[in-house]
Amino acid sequence: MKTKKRILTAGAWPYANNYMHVGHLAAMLPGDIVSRYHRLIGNEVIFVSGSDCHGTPITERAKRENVPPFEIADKYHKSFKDCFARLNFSYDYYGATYEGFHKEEVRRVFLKLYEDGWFYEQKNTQDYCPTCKTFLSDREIRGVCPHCGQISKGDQCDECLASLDASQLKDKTCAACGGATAQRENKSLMFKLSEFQGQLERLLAARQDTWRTNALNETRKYLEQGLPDRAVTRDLSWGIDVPVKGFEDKKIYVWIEAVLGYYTCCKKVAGERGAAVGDFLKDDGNLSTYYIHGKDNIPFHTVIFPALLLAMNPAFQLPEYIMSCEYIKTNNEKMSKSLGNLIAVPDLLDAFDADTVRFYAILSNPEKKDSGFTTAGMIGAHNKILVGGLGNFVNRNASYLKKKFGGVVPDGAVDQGIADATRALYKDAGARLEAGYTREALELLVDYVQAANKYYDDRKPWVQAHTDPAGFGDTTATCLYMIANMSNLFYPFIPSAMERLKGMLGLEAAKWEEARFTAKTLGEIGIHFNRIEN
RNA sequence: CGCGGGGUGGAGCAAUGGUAGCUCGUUGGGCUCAUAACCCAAAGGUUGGAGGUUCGAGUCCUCCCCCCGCAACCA
Repeated sequence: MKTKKRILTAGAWPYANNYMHVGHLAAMLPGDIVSRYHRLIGNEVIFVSGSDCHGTPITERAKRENVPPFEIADKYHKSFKDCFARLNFSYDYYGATYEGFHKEEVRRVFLKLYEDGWFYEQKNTQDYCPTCKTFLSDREIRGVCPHCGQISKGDQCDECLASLDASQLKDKTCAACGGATAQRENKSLMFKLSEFQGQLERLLAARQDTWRTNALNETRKYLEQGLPDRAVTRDLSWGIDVPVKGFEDKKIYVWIEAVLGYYTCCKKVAGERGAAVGDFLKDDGNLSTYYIHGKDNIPFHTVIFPALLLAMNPAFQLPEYIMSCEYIKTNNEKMSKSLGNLIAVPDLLDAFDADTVRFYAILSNPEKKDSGFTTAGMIGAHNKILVGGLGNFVNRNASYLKKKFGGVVPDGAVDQGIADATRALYKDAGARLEAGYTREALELLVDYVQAANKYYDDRKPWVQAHTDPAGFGDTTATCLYMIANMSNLFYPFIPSAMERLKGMLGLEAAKWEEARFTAKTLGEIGIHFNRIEN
């Protein structure tokens, strides 16, 4: 008997200052597929994510729109939540960093790390605006670019694109009020990241088979440079207050806080199930952890977060699977609002069925390299595979039985070769899913559907029905068997369509193991996927 | 020489150094159970360029050319 494993699927936290687009979707949807798969094979899953609601960009947008930052964060958080619900994400909890339990728990962890000596105070001089009475980050400063002489932001020059930091600018002014800046002494808390160099190098070595190539390379680069200590406090107005004496006016660096959301939400869900988070997350050989995000998030998940976990509790499992995707491109360009090629998920869901979107988002997922996502491509995949492949296979079988035999299923035996191939498919696709490669798994399933249609054509049941009743029975049994198994295999990818199919055919609840078709008669069979005309 | 990802039939992609394949599109055929759905076949490539290593290079080495990301709204 197989032992039940514990699974944490940790989806990236989208930043709540704009609507969700297909890039977010590409990065996060594989987390839902993996979670659903693990539930089907009987594991205990905690699947969490949430909205990243603090930080400068939200504050800036709030200022521009003349509303409190909370309003911005809350608006987009609600939009995210709505998208995930419409997309059928099976989160055990989807939170927001502004929620009380998260803030409280983060402060508790932060204070504990401080008391354990992982943070130290550092004094420095920083740009300060006397008018706005605040310290300024690089991007809040304007000044003369040393390369081209134009007025530039502090982080990168708009004119000559040189990468800068604010100390290189001359005649610095505050971006908000235009007044001259002053140098003032400031202090921050630094995290002793450098002390984890050795442990993180060992982690990297141990994860050669389970982290994506881009994560391995990116992490190696950081480790080869040598890890510096990192500031964990910021001079912002919108965020979680630093719980350390003398730092009450500062906020916790958003990346520290957001990444701890995996922990706070896991603790919340575990708690609701009557379990301790420490027991759930301990690396006892019975836990697997998956982290799902885009490649720009890699160092936060392979360096910062593991270091925090080590500082919190050395018994915790460090990230086991890093599912860091590449980017979605449109016409070989990065998607962006300004280029007008960004596809917003709410718009997509207004126009298309959630399963269609899910199916195409996985089939075109930038799993190993950049890929494209177009509505034309999505319509093509829907019509070709869901309508012409899967839906058609169900429909051609069912409608023939209904029309000629009143829906009565003839006696017959399932083809042995196909049964073997089906069992092998559960194994192979399961192995791909377990390793975090959802696109590869789905491609195997698509092949199965194509083979099923080919089998039907080769056997010609519409001829067999007249010339070879026994052969017709076998063909029908084999096809219905394949349909029953498709309804299991596709379940993690397109759950609502497969629920519908199971309902129509009286099939039992999805499991990740060979199913048999047992009904003696077919009920009313409707159309599963409608062709999208364009 | 900043870092990284790429350049393969019309489009999108695949190929541990060993006969360049797949999907879509195109053309022709088959079938008529099925939502102009399904099945088969053909056409279409000197694998960005130039050298080199090798019995053998899309794959390894050197040089060159081109596209994209690393900044913003972002995975």
